[in-house]
Amino acid sequence: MKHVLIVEDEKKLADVLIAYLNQNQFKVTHFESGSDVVDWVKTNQPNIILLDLMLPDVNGKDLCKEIRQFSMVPIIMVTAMIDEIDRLIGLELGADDYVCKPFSPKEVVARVKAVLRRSEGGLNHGEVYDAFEVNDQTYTIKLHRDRLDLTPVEFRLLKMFLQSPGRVFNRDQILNNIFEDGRIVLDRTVDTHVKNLRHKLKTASPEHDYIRSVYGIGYSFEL
Amino acid sequence: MKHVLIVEDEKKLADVLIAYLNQNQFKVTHFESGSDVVDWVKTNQPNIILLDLMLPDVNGKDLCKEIRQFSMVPIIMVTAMIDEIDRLIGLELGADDYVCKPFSPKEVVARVKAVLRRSEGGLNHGEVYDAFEVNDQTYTIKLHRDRLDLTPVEFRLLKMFLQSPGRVFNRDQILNNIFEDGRIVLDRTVDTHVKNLRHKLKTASPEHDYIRSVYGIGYSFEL
DNA sequence: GTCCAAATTATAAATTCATTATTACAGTTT
DNA sequence: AAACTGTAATAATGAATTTATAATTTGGAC
Repeated sequence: MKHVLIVEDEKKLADVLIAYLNQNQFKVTHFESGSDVVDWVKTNQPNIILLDLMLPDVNGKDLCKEIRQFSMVPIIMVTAMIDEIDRLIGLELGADDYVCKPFSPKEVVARVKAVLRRSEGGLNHGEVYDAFEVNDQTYTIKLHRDRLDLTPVEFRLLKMFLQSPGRVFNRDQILNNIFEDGRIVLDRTVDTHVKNLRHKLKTASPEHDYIRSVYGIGYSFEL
Repeated sequence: MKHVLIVEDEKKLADVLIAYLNQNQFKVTHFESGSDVVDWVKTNQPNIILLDLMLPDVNGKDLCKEIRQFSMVPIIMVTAMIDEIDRLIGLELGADDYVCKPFSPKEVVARVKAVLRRSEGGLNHGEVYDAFEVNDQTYTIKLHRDRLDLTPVEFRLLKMFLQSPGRVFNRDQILNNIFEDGRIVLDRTVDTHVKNLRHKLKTASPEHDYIRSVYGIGYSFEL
């Protein structure tokens, strides 16, 4: 569960935010002033900080800078009606985003999620289907974390299967899916590629029989 | 020199931005529609993208998502007077910031700089990737503290690989990355440079096989 | 149900085709 | 001159397809 630290002196505002964040499965800690924040962050390491620029005791910008001295934790600035320059300075300080008051709590929650997603670098280079993981960037497919060593044709074949598990493809459909250009090859070619793919799948996962032959029609992939 | 891609159909607006960015030492490429953007980004890898949400042909949001499938390149959404929901969706899509029209070019330049600083400030302090250390000042790369004696082409090639370990580049992409100018050379040239680089890497670290040939596609670098 | 023939699929080996590695050399640049 | 880059030619490797043969499935006849 992600942990959000809110540093905000307006109690009402903070309470609304806390309610919304809690409803979105965030754990929230709230400070009404900035004095103890640095120490707390050092020991508790929240996943993200919502930081009000206008605090009673310390200056929000300085606090942001100070936190940046020792942590890359994402920080979203919360601030009342600032002019353009201030916005930019906020970002120059090393903040990751900002929201202006008045804001809707929904907006803030969305920003928090967006910044978290960004900072986690959770980049989806492909898709996950059950135990399979297709990565177009690296041209690899993993089965249970092990990389299958596939040829280009096998890669495209398996990817096609994974995208439509359970569907029965006839050989023409398979060939059309695998070759962008409309080259013509024999049906037996499909059999051979299926055989080779089966072999590689079996060595990676001996107990499982993924590719089903459908007599008179073609093949289907059963996850 | 940082390379900015602008995807914007209002030509006047784009021209102003281009002028400002050029004045700030940015290299700029401009697309007036979204249709060819994805392919271009794949081969040219800009440092940041300014993306208009309202394009004549494709939907800006979809384009953003599509780019996020294969690249972490920072994206700033540019958009006319959107309501709150649209903003949020923009960020949920994986965009890094947004600006609303009408905007001042100065603001945009500042945002670009801020986002670039942010996205670079992340993990790789300076330019250390695993056992490799890239120094742009001296045009050298160290492996395990030993300086590799690389030619300019080899330097850019290795740097490109290091910036996207695991990613499979085809030969066009490699050539576009290595030569800023659009000169055209043969695919076989890539093979030769890869061979030479492999040799130098091997003499520096005999046990390790860094560059993987991906049959039918190209090469990738495995740290 | 069992048996058989026809149709279909599986497999392995052989062949063709495509891609990559390597070498040598020529044109440039420094 | 020495180093770098690009090209061309050739060798080596790897993949795709075809071919040939064996194994399996199916449906009908008994």
